[in-house]
Amino acid sequence: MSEPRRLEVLRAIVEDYVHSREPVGSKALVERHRLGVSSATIRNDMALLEEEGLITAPHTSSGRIPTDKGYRLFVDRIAEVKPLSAPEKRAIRALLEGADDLDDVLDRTVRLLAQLTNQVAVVQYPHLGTASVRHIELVLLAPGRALVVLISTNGAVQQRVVSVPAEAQENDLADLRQHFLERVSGVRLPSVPQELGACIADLPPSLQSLGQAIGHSLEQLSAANREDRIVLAGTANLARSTLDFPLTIGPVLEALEEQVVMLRLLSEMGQDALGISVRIGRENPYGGLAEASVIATGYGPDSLAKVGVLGPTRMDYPTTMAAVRAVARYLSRILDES
Amino acid sequence: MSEPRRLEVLRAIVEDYVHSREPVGSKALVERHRLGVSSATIRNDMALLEEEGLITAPHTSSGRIPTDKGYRLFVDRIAEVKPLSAPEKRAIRALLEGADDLDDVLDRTVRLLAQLTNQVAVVQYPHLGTASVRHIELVLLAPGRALVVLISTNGAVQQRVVSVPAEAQENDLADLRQHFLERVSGVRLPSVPQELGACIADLPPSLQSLGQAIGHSLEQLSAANREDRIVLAGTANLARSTLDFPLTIGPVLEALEEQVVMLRLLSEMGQDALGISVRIGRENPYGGLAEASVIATGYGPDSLAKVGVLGPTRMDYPTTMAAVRAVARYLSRILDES
DNA sequence: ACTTGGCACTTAGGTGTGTTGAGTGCTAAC
DNA sequence: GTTAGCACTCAACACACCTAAGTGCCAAGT
Repeated sequence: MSEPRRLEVLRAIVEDYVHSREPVGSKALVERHRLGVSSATIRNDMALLEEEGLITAPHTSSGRIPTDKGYRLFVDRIAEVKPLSAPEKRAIRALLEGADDLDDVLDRTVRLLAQLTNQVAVVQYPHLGTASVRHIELVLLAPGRALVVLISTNGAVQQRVVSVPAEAQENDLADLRQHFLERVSGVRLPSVPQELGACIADLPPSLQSLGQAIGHSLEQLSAANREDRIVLAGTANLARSTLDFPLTIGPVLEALEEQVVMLRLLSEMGQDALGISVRIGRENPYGGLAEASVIATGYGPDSLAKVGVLGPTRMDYPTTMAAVRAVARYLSRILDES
Repeated sequence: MSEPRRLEVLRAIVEDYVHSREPVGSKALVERHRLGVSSATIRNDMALLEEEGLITAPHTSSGRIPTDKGYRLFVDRIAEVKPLSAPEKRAIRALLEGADDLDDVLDRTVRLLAQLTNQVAVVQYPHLGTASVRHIELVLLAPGRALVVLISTNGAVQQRVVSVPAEAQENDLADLRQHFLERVSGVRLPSVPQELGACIADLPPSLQSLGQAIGHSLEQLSAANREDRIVLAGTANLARSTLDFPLTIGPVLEALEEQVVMLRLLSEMGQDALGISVRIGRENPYGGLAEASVIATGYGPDSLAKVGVLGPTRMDYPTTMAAVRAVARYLSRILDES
């Protein structure tokens, strides 16, 4: 029972099943793949593979389909990531380079990835944790209402409208801005709250209550994890993928919509050697995704934020992984440039 | 063949069918509703209703189901919008009042509406067309790279990073800001480009090229229709609704994802007397929504932006319409306050 | 001029019975 | 360790049959 051939058989089963969506039998296998042996031999190998829990038969005497464990072995030891075709690469570049905004870049990225893989694509907003304060702007919108804007080094702009004492004037805000700016300019976002604490105490009494209000919202803005947001595309692909399994589409949609679930999922996904991380079927912590696989990888500085796709366990791992990796690379590059 | 009773029969059919999801027959009708007549009489009425195209039989000798036209008559002439229960109203208020950001308000709104109706909820960003310029901010991020921020009276903040001549200094930007601000402060957003045109010509030669770059991006920002975006929630409800019709979920998801389609749909929906507008089944211009209904209404100043829900034609129109109306009202109120 | 009971007719859907075909497991020979 | 052969299993399909729900229509009743 030669070990390499057994792996070869597993590969063949995975590939055929992904392609045909139907359990694959020994005879069909020897016909489609040039394994140099007869169907009986394959049957023996398949029995072994089944014993190891790598494949399973939906019912006695039908073809076999890979188990989660089988897919796992496939992606870990057998599959090779297929590079994308040149036209595909060109398309990615062209599309992403046309974007202007950070929002726009991310939006284009997910759409692209969804179309490329025919699956649901997900991208997480880049982390701000490593960014620092570039600028603060305070604007009096109306008596008692001010706009606080925080601009960070990575180009992200966050704003919030805040209630202030009615007697606050434009020049009070200007003073305050100057005061705060001297203290926190260049400070890493996570450290902003501590810096501000001392800073507010230094204020003259007349500015105390105004400073409290503004300072509080600045703290919120610097903590407001914009990275706690994800963008989706290609949910319609789910309908096609799960035509035969209409039962499971509901929970999957729920998971996708509950950003918390997706965020936890993405953040829990470590990175393997290649930088691409795969969760297959029940490896997913969330029950609704028991029949789904997630392929994700980091991007941007430190590869902290994630980009990836979600699809049925029965998916074309090699090309999907290639697409995710390629898109993540281009995305990182675009973000570096700006 | 008394006319009022026929309408009563139609109402009963619609209500039963929405409730049971199964074709409803004459006998079941007289049992569940206290119409004072026998099933044979109902059968005669049903034959009439069918002749008028208001109901139809899936196959010979089965119960009847309403047609699009039947639903249309139902919502136009029969149904009465049910007011929400007091606890529901309280929940809406509580949830919406906790929001801080415009984004946050809209996000909470769709989620709320989706949960309330058990359908897919949609909200369009409020129009900026009627807003005017409150403030302009220019920040030099790095040599050759500046951030342009445009703040409008309704509290919306838009920003963009733009390339500028490398020799531009902070104080150049400050001058420019002052110059532009004097000219366009208080100007309606759609008029900004014209004002800027003249304004740039006035600049001293040294600021010309910088002014061009900044002015151009300001024009873009003022034209960037943020209202061309929609927010979704509750797509998972689609899966439940269409359990029996798994065929049609794909096109619906596609439509939802193609913001262009949804935007056209929403903008084409006029307002009837009550301010709530309903599109039933094939009344929808987009083919993928042939078995879906959309209920929408305007909100905010001038009721230009839309909020609504999308579900199967077989939906509970009275309560859904009530929910949409209530949410739109609270939403308008919240936006007024800020 | 409606309404109603009665009756013949239609049909989706459930159930029972073969039949077929793909596929397996096992054994004995190579 | 491989292969041919063979008995066995079981989903899927087809066919026949029956039932329940529902209709359309007619003739009689109010």
